[in-house]
Amino acid sequence: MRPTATPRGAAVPAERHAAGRRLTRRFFDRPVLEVAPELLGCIVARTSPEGTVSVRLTEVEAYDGENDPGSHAFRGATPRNEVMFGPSGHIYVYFTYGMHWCMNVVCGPPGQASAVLLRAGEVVAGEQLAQARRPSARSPRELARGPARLTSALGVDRADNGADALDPRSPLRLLPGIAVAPDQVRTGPRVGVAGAGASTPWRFWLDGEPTVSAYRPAIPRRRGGATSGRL
DNA sequence: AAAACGATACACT
DNA sequence: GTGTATCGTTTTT
Repeated sequence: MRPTATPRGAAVPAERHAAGRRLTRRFFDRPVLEVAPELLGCIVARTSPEGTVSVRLTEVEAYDGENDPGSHAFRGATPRNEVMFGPSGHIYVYFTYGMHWCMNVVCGPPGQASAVLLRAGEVVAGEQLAQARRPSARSPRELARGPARLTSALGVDRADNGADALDPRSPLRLLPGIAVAPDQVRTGPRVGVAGAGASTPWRFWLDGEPTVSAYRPAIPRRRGGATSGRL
C-alpha cells in the first residue's frame, strides 16, 4: 500500500462530507467519484402505506456514465437507463438477474449519465417492516446487506424509477444523516464488474460495518452440459 | 450469452 | 459457526 497507490476519494474531509450537511442538487452535480464516498452515512428513506423504512448507507459504487465500460450508460441512452441521462438527485432503478431491483442516485448535470449504486446499508428505522419484506434475513445486519436486499427492504421497485430523492414530498428520499469519521471510508474495485475499468477503485464503504456486502469477483458463471460446447 | 444478485446446498472449522 | 459453488429468472446486447 504505497502512498502513490492511494485511490481517489479514500480520505474525505469531514467538512465536505454529505452526511450531516444539507443535500442539494448542486452537491450531486459534481464528478461521481467525488460524490460517491461522500454519500456514505447518508440516509435513504422510503414511505409507503405500510410505513417508512430508513437505511444508513455503508457501501456504494460509482458509475461514470458513457466513459465507463461498467456503466449501463456506456452504450448510450436506452429505455432502461434514460433516467441516468436526466437531472441529478433522481433515482435510477433497474431490474437484474430476472428477479432483483437495484437503485442508483443520478449524478452530474443532464446528459452526464453518471450514477452511484447504493450497495448496502444499516436499517435504522422501520426494522419490523424491513424484516417482513426480507423474511430470509436471519439478523438485522442482513436486511439491507447487498444492492438488491437494500431495495427489497425499502420496498423499491420499478415504480420508484425516476423519483426525485431531493423532494421532501417524494416517497423515496435521500437525507443527510450523521457525519462519518473521514478515516472510516475505504475504497476498492467494484463488485461483479468485469472488463475495462474493473480494477478501478470505484467502490466505497465504511470500515468495520457488518452491513457491507461480501466481495465477489467478476468471474463469469461457468456453464455446464454438452450444449455449452466450450471448455 | 452475459449480466452492477441472492438463496440455498454443501464442505469444512 | 464460516466459505464457496450452483442455479433461478429476465433484460439487454
